[in-house]
Amino acid sequence: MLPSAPDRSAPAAVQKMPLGLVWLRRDLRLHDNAALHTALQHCHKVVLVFVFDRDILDPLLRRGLQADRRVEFIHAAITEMDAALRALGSALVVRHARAVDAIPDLAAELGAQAVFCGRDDEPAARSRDATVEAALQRDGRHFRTVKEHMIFERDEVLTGQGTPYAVFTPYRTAWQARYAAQPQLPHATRLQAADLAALPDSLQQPLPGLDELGFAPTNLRTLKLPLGAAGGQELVDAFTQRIDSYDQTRDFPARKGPSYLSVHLRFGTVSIRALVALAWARMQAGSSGARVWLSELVWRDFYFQILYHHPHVVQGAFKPVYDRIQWRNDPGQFALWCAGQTGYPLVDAAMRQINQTGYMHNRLRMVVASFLTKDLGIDWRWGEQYFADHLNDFDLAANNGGWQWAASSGCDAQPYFRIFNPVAQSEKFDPSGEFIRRYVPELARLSPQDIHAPWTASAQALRAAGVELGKSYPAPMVRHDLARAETLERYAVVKAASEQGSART
DNA sequence: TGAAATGTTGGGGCG
DNA sequence: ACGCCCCAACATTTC
Repeated sequence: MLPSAPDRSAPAAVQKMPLGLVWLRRDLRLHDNAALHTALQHCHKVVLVFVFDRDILDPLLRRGLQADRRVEFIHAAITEMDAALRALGSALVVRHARAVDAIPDLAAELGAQAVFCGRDDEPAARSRDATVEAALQRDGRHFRTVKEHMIFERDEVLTGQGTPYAVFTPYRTAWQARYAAQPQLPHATRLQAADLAALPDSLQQPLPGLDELGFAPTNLRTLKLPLGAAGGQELVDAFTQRIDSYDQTRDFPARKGPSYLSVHLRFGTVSIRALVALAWARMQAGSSGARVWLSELVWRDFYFQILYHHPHVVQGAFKPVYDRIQWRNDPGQFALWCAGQTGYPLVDAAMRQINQTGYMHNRLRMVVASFLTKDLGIDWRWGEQYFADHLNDFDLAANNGGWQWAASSGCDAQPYFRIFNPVAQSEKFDPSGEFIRRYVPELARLSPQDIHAPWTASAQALRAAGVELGKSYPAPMVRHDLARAETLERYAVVKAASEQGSART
């Protein structure tokens, strides 16, 4: 029997297994890697494997999405890890196959007694892992998942009644209390050559290229996004210089306020434990920027545990009454939103940012989500899917939570009558129009007064700026005041149902 | 992590 | 001087 938390340097009372397989998924780094750390506690030697899972990638290819920045990001990260392992005399084993087949097969081929990996609570991942576990157990091998990419998961933060939180603020209070008592510190494990099993020649293959995986190159490299764990550390170092002013700068998309670490958190090229430790220490020192940024990291855990406890949010509204809403769902309007051709400059700038870079500023995610659901009356799931396909940092739990928040259908969502005014948001958060000019160059010569709502500019100002509404830039596709009124009517079914509900009780 | 509608107040123009 | 009106400016309510 395995002790629950043996120290690697503790007296060797533990019977270690000869060989463990470490299956990397969304923890693409060698330092502070919980699965690797745990494997080394229980095994004399380890082998590390990454699978380009056909169950994930083939559907992308079938849908024509062969240029995917995330596949390229992953490829860069594992290339970096492979180089580090080769420097230690080994290599990363990489498979392009169905993970449910590849992992049990590889464990058998190597004769590994156990497979270790970071826990993933997305429904599809749980189902995949259950299949892998069953196959391994048939062969008499162990399968062990460990908490990896969260600080507190599942039932680790509960209310006094023992139920999961559904409101963020009390959740955060409880989360912080638990962290103060039990800080989840980085693992100090350093992988050494002696930890790595010798690989048979058949497994020392060079990494497959992107093209061999069926994917086309993207513009990822030209974006100068720092890649891999080294790139993640570079961003952490840079953000450490800005974190104290995060609360002052984060809402302005033209400014370098955010950490830009979301994609690195998605793929584990940075450690959440290290980031929280950084934020916590700075918060203790009185940094309001660090306090607000820590909140964002807590949101991440919050939505992970919402998905774990309420997996139905993947299909429908967290609050089922919101599934009664009759959406307009006009495909032509959806296409204009996707293309950044709505005629609302800030919305269009934001959509062009995601299309060109795979990133969108968080404030703008709220703006475009509000516009899609509450100005166009389009089902939030259409927007959720578009983000899933295009965001480098796409994460099911956070993306679903964010969209349901915007659509007002989620736990702790904004009330349904809270409707962003896309012009007011623009004037407030991009006052000079600097961000708009960056992504909507056809409006670049408009003044800060005119750029947020070009249709209100004088004919002379438009002519002077070289803007011809309806030609060089679209007229607004809907009138916000009318759309707002329609949305209040559309959401009235929710109000009626909840009033009926409260009347009954 | 709103915005619009409605209500209130107070200063200034003006007869 | 005074009352009246207008309307910012701010506060409150409503969606």
